[in-house]
Amino acid sequence: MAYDKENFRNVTIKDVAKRAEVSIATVSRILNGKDRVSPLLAERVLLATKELQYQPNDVARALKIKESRSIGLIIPDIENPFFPALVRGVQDAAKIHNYAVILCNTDGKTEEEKKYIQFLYSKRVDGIAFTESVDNKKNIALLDSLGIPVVLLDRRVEGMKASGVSTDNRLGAFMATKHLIERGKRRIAFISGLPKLSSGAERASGYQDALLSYNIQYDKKLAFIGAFTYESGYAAVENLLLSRYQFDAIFASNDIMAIGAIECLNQYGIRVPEDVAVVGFDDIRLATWYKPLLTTIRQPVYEMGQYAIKLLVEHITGERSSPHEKIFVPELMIRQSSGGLEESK
Amino acid sequence: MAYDKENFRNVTIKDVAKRAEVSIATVSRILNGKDRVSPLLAERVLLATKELQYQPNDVARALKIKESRSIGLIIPDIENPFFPALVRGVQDAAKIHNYAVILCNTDGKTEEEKKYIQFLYSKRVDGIAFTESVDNKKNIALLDSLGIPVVLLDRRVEGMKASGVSTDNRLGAFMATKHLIERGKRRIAFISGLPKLSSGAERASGYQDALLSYNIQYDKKLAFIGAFTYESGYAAVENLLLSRYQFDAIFASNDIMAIGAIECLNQYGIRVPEDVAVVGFDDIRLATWYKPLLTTIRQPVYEMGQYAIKLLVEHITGERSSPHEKIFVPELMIRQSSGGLEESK
DNA sequence: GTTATCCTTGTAAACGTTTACTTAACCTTT
DNA sequence: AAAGGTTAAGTAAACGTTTACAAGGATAAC
Repeated sequence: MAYDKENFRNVTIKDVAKRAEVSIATVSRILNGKDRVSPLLAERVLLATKELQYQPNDVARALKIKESRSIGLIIPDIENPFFPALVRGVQDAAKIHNYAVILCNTDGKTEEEKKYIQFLYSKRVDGIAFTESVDNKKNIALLDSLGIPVVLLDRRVEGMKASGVSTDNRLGAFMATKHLIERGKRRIAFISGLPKLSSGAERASGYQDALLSYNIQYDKKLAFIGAFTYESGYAAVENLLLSRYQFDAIFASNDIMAIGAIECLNQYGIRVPEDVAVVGFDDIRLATWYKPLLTTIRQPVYEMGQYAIKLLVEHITGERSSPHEKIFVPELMIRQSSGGLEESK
Repeated sequence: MAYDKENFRNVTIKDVAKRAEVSIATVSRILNGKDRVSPLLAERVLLATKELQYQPNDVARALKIKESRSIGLIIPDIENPFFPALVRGVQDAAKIHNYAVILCNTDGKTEEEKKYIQFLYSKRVDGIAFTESVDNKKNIALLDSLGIPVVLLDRRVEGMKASGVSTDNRLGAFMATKHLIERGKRRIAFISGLPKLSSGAERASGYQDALLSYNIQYDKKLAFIGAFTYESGYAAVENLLLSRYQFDAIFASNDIMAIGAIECLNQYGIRVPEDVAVVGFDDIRLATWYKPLLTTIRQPVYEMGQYAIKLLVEHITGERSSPHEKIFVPELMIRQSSGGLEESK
């Protein structure tokens, strides 16, 4: 057998104690550096750990001190270009605090979320960072009932006891729409995200606010419900085109839908930005590689991930007791798809 | 305090035992379903677990049975577009077998790799899936010495005792180069990946093999050393252009470098594919969103991730004892950047 | 009706730590 | 020099499971 467990007898704190001729309590104390301990013994113990190549067993430790030093990260799908930066932010921050992060992809399915929550609870993670899907209440309640610290990513839930980090979606959508209006557009189509998600709903209202403040009538026929996917962006535009309803711009609730939209426009021989200006949301990396370069609203995704863990750790340690809502401010990235920086008409 | 541990007294197997009026051994047996047990007690116990909302403590279990049901996944960077699909494949496969996956980003730094290996060992993961960076020998040896089952992703290391999964890089590079040759190209520049990586080296030799088999002289001046990054692709082409050396095609060792290369060509007013044909490697999602659509060599990245875990689990369970090398076969995806499907000159 | 066999359940030890409590040695202080 | 105080080290219990072993009851065999 290639990996014969017998060959690799785990060296435990007992072995170290024996070799250094002290008690296991002393070894533990020296290794954790909490209590005072004589330098002489410390040296002997440290030597023994080197000689035996002792590596503490974190699972025993976790059992005893009821702290696994691991956190769960629940997201819909790492293959969605929005998430890698978020995950990286989470992981980098976790590393600093010495937490392991357990990654879970749910595809936005409530049932999967529930399974993973229970799974993570079995593993006794110290906290969970959660980018939730649609049907919020139930799983949030579950989390509450388990008493695990939670921070919500990119979502907001009414009356939730947990902390959250997000971007000001409403403001972002407002900025995007305003940008289009200022470039002379008046018939601005809107592709929403999942309206059940706070991010989706907020972006929709930002869009409407902007129209309102420029005295442009909100037109239902220009509003489409998307699902944050390429396909839904494409489909929305196709429907719009088929309806033969006039429009001169599109604001899509995320970049992938914006790209789907542009692809569809191109397919029908409509030029971006000459015929129709397009703005997205998120500023994923692809936005600067896609042609035309995508004008979009930047969310500081990496920082959001980092901040989420900062918050989570504060809750875990008890340093912070009451929930906190961190809202990042979005930034308009003007690029080609909205006509770039040149003057309008 | 928001998360008062006292309020959420963990219910243990003892509580269940008491409630069901049986011994803890019986509870354990019923829950694990190994030994025979009377239906009557089973029912009582199951009822008690429901009533108390008992969730087994996996860390205690892990300590006892020396099996944490978690695996480590070490990659350079989840933000590199190559990895999300791989990670997803790994995670989906792990889910099936009920393993938690702990994600680690090393940025390809040997030192970070080492730290994470030790970290994961402390957590007593049951196995590690490892996409290694440059300086292989040392960390591989470390893994060997720890006796943890390992499977190597997308890399091959001589004389390694671990299993590995990869794509036939040499064949892929051969196919890419051949494709360009068959489209009439003769002066094909090559941007390598990190030559210290097996994938880098193998692609280089595939390129050379193809030239050879078409009797085209290998020309050092057309070969550039890249680092699998956008910037290195861009820089390579810029150098090539500055050298004023003639070329009519580029084969880049991955898609991001190919895109960097095309961006640079565009910057200098050179059209792709009209003036220069470009082929990449990997077939990341971006390859079909980028303009021009990127001709590339597809690696079945998701499947590779899945297969790696399949292998890893087999090693963990002892089902498979000797290392196995799984090599996927690449596929040529003909798109616009090489001139598409139209006949060549 | 006694003995043997089987099967279900219980008792208790173990996994590798941390830590409350005890002990003993060494300082102070008077 | 005795009493008290401080400190470093050791002993043993505990964290929540699994499981070897023991025990007892029922069934089968004679």
